[in-house]
Amino acid sequence: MSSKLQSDSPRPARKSVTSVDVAAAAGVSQATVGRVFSSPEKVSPATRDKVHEAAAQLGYVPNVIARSLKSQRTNIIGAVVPAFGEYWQSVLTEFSRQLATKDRQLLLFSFAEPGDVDGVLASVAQYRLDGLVLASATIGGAQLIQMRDSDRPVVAFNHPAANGLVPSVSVDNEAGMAQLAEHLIHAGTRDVLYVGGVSSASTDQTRYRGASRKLGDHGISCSYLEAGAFTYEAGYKAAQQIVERQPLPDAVMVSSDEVAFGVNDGLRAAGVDVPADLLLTGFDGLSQSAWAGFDLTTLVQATDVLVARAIEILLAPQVPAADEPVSVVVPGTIRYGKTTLRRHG
Amino acid sequence: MSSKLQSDSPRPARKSVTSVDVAAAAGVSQATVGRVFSSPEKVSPATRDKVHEAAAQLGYVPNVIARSLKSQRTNIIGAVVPAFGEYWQSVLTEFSRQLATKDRQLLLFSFAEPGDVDGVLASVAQYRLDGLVLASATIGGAQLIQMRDSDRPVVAFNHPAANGLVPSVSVDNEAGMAQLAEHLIHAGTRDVLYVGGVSSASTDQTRYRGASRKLGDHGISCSYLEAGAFTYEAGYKAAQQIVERQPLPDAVMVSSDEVAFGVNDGLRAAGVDVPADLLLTGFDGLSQSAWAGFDLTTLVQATDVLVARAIEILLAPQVPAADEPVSVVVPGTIRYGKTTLRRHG
DNA sequence: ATGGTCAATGACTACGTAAGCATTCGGTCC
DNA sequence: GGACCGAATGCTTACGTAGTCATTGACCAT
Repeated sequence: MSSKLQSDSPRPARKSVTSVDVAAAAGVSQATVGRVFSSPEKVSPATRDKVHEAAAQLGYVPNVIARSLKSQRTNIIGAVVPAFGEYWQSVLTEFSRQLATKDRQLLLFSFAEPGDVDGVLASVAQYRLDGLVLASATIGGAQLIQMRDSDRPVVAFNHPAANGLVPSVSVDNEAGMAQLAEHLIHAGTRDVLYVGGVSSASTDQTRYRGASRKLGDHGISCSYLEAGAFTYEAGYKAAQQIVERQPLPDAVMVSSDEVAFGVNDGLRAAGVDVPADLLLTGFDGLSQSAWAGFDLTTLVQATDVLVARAIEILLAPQVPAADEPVSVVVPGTIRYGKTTLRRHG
Repeated sequence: MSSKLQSDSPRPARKSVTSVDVAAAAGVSQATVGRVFSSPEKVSPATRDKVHEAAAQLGYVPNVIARSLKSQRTNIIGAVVPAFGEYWQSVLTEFSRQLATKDRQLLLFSFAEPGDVDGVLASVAQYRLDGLVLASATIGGAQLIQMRDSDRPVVAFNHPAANGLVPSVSVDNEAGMAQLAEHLIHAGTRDVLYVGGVSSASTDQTRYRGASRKLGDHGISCSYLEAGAFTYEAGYKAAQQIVERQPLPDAVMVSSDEVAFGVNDGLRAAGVDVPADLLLTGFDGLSQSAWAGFDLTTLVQATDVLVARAIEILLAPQVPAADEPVSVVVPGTIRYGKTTLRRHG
């Protein structure tokens, strides 16, 4: 109805404006345009303004891809993270937040099955990332070594088995669980059941060791029950196995908050009252553990600190291959909730 | 002690192996090496093997950066997402999972404050992404238009205000909340209070409209209370305002599950029993809503479907600027929990 | 005046790949 | 047997930027 020619009206010649175009428009060289955007102090104010004006006019945006190719840095950090789990989601969010303040972006590589890790790592290698976070207790030693040898900064996040192989950052899993055990001991516990997520995960093993050692020092036994996954549902089912045990343990220590939520609800559904019938502890300090419905006693990881340390390692001016990789261990702190509140004595 | 020369021992000449190196080693041209990795069917099997062998020998990995520069495609999808919120975390996870199956990666741009969005979008523009997901109800119209004009596929995720401006995918917020309202009406509710998160968010407005219209059709009023944020804590505090109201409403409809969790616990803490004293509904269908502790009646978004549709739009062969941008609306389904289980009635 | 110094800028090239075009060669068809 | 064809491969260039080096010119001290 309205127009018969639609050649030059709405399409602003989308041909990706380059620094060369801006240079031409501003009457300077491409090199100068480049300098304006990467090291402005080397350009005279007058020229700088000219270039900025021309750039704005043309809608120029520096091309990060080309920059990366030339400079060999991408400003992108990769993260290999399990696709599921409240804990990993919170860690991821924290990484993203902190990296954003440092003008870095986060490229996400998630995997659903431990078996997928190999494929993911292969795909990771193609990106020339400035650094890589390996956040999963199920990444194997061989894979870790392969990554370490990739000459790119790598950090293992909360993966105890990585200590000594790769720079790593983790909460003090063993001491943390020992702290919780001590708390239970003071509460008069004589009989503890430990509910693990996946027994092959190195975090699971380390945490169990922390509990069983401390308890053992006080002559308290601590048997192990595997939930099968680090999920609410697995915890819920584990609770059903727990109630079948006679007598009930005094206390149940769970290897992660998410599983503990399930155990909590499962016990309640089976008519077991927490904390009257037995005490319950978690681990991680998820924000949900503080919710009134749970109010779980748990070991709070200082996720912000852990993440900050991990980022430090990644962005550090690359130590010249110290013989022993850095291994940062951050202590956790107990949050006391009502699930270990012994009312009578 | 041991060595006086450390020139050529542990350092395997990390100089980033290129397709040229592989070509030399395999006795073919660089072009052939490139073909082996991008369109193998154009290379004879014999040559292919030779190249693969040489590549393995040298540890060659194609450089995605360079590939992107040349081909103008990055295989990376960007996602602009709020840094906080259970719902967004779950959406993010789903995107990452589905993109991984299509050999795409997810580059995360999170922002803590709505005011940060501008900065984030500027940074987004530098990356030549294959597509962009705008997942936040707080992104303004001007910003949306700016993104649409960037000639890159864009999709607004669950952002009702984006309809007509940008291709968008969302759950049927209005109808969904209306469904829940209808459920409450059948349960005999006569007096409803609606608890919103942030009244300026377009999802919040649309959902409230769904509730108030449907209720209004039945002559039921529905006042609005703003929690102030889409968080558990905000919901918990809102609950305290609710209990001050006399008389208590029959039912409380909350604009999101996470807020509803807070309302639920806040009410309980104040001695109000759900569902005996009042009914409670949420929205989103977070996995936690099904947890036994909450068992919340809510509208479950088919996140997997929503995400799949969004990805379809992004990866589609780019429609030639249809006059009206696509706008996919996916219906939700109610999950009936105990929070609307009227016992005496 | 003259040499020297320094700030500002320009010319040029490399980063590693993919795509277009050119070339080779074994085989086929009439 | 010669023209033709298609598969396989090589040559060349472009993608957009940043760093190296060279050039210019202004300014100052001798």
